[in-house]
Amino acid sequence: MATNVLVVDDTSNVRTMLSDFLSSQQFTVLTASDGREALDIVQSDKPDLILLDIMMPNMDGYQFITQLRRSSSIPVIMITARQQEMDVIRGFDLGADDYITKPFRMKELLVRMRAVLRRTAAQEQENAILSINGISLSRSRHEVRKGDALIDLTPLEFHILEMLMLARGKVLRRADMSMKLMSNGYAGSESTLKIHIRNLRLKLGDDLNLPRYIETVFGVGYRFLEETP
Amino acid sequence: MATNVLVVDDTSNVRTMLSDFLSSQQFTVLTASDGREALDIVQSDKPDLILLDIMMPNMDGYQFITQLRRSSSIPVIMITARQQEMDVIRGFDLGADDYITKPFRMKELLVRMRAVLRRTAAQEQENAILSINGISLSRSRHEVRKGDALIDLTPLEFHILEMLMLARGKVLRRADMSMKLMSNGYAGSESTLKIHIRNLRLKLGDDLNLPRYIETVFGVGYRFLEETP
DNA sequence: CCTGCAGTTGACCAACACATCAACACATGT
DNA sequence: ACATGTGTTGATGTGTTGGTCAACTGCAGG
Repeated sequence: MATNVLVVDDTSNVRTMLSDFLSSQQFTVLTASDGREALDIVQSDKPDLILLDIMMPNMDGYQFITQLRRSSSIPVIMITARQQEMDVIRGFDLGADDYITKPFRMKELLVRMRAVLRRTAAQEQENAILSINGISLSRSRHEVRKGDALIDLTPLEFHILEMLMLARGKVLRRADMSMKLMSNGYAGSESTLKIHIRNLRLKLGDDLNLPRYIETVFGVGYRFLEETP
Repeated sequence: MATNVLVVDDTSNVRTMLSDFLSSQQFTVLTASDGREALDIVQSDKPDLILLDIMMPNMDGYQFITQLRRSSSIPVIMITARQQEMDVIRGFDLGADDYITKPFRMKELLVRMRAVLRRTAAQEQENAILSINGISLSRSRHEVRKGDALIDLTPLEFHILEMLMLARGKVLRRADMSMKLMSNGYAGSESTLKIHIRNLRLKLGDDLNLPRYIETVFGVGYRFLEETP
């Protein structure tokens, strides 16, 4: 399947130029002229990569990245003018993956896009199927198994388990988990979290006093166990 | 402490130019004129970042990265001529972190160096494990081990031990520790501190008269020992 | 319309961590 | 030896945290 690229720039000249070139390179191109529009497109089309002009009216590039990163880890390459170069650091802080200065050679853009896509693809590959301690979670099939037996989870339960397993034995603080759930459209209050952890333990067949999967770390949060002692 | 940068290039002109510039930017600079020499320096000096010219006699940049990655994850920024640009992909495959094409602006080099250092620093932070004298404390896992054995600590005990280990052998005044605990929501009176220090010593299996871990500095406070005398 | 499920919430209880005190033992520096 | 700082101990009270439950909402399918 073709790679989807979202081009975000306020000048239509740049949009069409990039669009033409990238199309000729077998990319599927979407365009947006400001941050708000871009966020909508991200929601509906889930592009694989975003090319983002930092200087924009309405919502500028920094605000856009901040918003984007609340709910998505789609890679971003910033496009900047030369005098802004030092501001790029701020973009990196907010979660951009690379940058390129105008005017740039198309060859260089391509190389950087491929490098970024390679990096994130490698990451996704790594986490396509999380299998820890007898529990396996397939992200693409949205499916959880204990050994061979299929375990039926609600969307929220799945989401929480995914967070825990992605962390691979690291402790997740309750507050962080709440934040993440909220950014995904759930209420995410701590009492809600408690209930769903309980349901997960029930469905996974876990024992509170001697947990094999989800362990409580008092005063901190939860962790998915990697080893059974 | 200053950041160590290793510059690998076969032309002495480039080496001195980069060296001068980076020194002026508060980096400590090491140089090598070919891959073999560079590997030796990596061994002995463990630089924080490597600037690598791809075109070199003897051992070229690709071979160098391949060798390097067998034993180290030090970040690498490749330096290439424009015609080689497409080959950069190969460099990324072998484990390089970024690249820049000659001729480049010093500003851009700086930005990319900072970005790469930031990325790897973030990673290290994530897996930060304080390991001193047989005791290892993992912040992300919220876990303390003595050798392999897991040691169960309460949140406050964990916090105090973290403070001591972060200080790495420096003495912490009782008053300072109290302050810090208070700012973190604990009562933190000095008499309470004593109790928790005692509990820590118990759990770590420490001997008061011949402490291996937490030493009392009379009239001042406590220190975590780095070596056992 | 009813049913059932997902998500949410607040109340309740149990387990736990923390603070504090008192009384004494011990160690340290002058 | 003395004064003072530090460690040990147990008992006790308190506040916090986490688990459980039951009840409510909102929504989708039959």
